[in-house]
Amino acid sequence: MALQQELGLKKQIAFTQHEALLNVYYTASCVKKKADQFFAPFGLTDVQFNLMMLVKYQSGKQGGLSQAQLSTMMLVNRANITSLVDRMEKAGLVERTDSPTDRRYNIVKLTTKGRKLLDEVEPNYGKEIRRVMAALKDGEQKKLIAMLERVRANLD
Amino acid sequence: MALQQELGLKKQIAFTQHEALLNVYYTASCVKKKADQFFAPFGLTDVQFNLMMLVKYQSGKQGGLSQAQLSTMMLVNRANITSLVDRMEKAGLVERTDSPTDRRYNIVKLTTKGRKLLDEVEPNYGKEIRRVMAALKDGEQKKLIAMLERVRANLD
DNA sequence: AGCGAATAATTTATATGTATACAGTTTGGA
DNA sequence: TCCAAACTGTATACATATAAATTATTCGCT
Repeated sequence: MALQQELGLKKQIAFTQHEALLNVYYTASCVKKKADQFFAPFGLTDVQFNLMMLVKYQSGKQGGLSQAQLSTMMLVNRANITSLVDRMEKAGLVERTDSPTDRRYNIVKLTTKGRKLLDEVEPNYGKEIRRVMAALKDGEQKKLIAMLERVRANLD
Repeated sequence: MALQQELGLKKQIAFTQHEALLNVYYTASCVKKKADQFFAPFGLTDVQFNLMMLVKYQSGKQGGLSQAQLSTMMLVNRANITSLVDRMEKAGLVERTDSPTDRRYNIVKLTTKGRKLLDEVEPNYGKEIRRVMAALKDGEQKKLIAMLERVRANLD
């Protein structure tokens, strides 16, 4: 449905450029809302799941990632990772380990509990992503990716 | 740039559906960051600007919008509008007015100060939107909108 | 070798999002 | 007429985002 109807706007959005940008913005907002509903039964948020996926698939030899690495990969302020990892550590999903070579940073790793939970959630997540994105043909998805990359490149 | 490079991921994103969805998500995040930087010199946030634009362009006969209407148009929980309007009222940008017909709701209106600030910011905003979205041809923008509408429709 | 710059994590203050519960007001149906 | 249901705004608890300042550590250059 068009944004105008979806948001109950009485007047049209003035120009196409704006409508396109708002569509990106509001689609992401809807996706986030959907994701939070999806993860809630597992006691997770989308951000926490994302962090666990990164630790599982992007870790180097050390078997984990530093908080700075995580903040880069999550496009999030470094300060924010502290409290995120705090909460997840309290929930027993991850643990902070001292780096053997550099005392400035921690290595964040999955606990057994975290790994188990992730193994449970991940297949369902994959299935749901495929279901939602079946709205677009494979070629369209690639086109979408390319267009969004061009928009991002033009931001600065 | 591809998401993988942009986020410094060591391994590829496993399937195209996921990459496409993440692109929507991260592009929105970049747009928000850019918007916040854009609005900061005016003492505004993107959300506050958005609220003022809605009050300016979507108001009915009463010359303002209720908080419930705003929450629908901003895809935001009703509870959240309370503190948003609190802050903006404190900053002198909007005011709450009693509805003459229904004592349950307020009418949120722009103050003279709010209107003046909006008139100053709005042209620059329009110019910046057009600059960023020049990354896409007009037909591409329409295609992007249509694709995102289909993804949203498939969310529930 | 030592000093200044860079880096990592944390703390604090603030803005914004969620869900839930509640109180006051209005409305619609028995 | 009157009561239950719906709606509006608010309060609370929490998760997550920003920016800026602080501390500890390491790195790079002279």
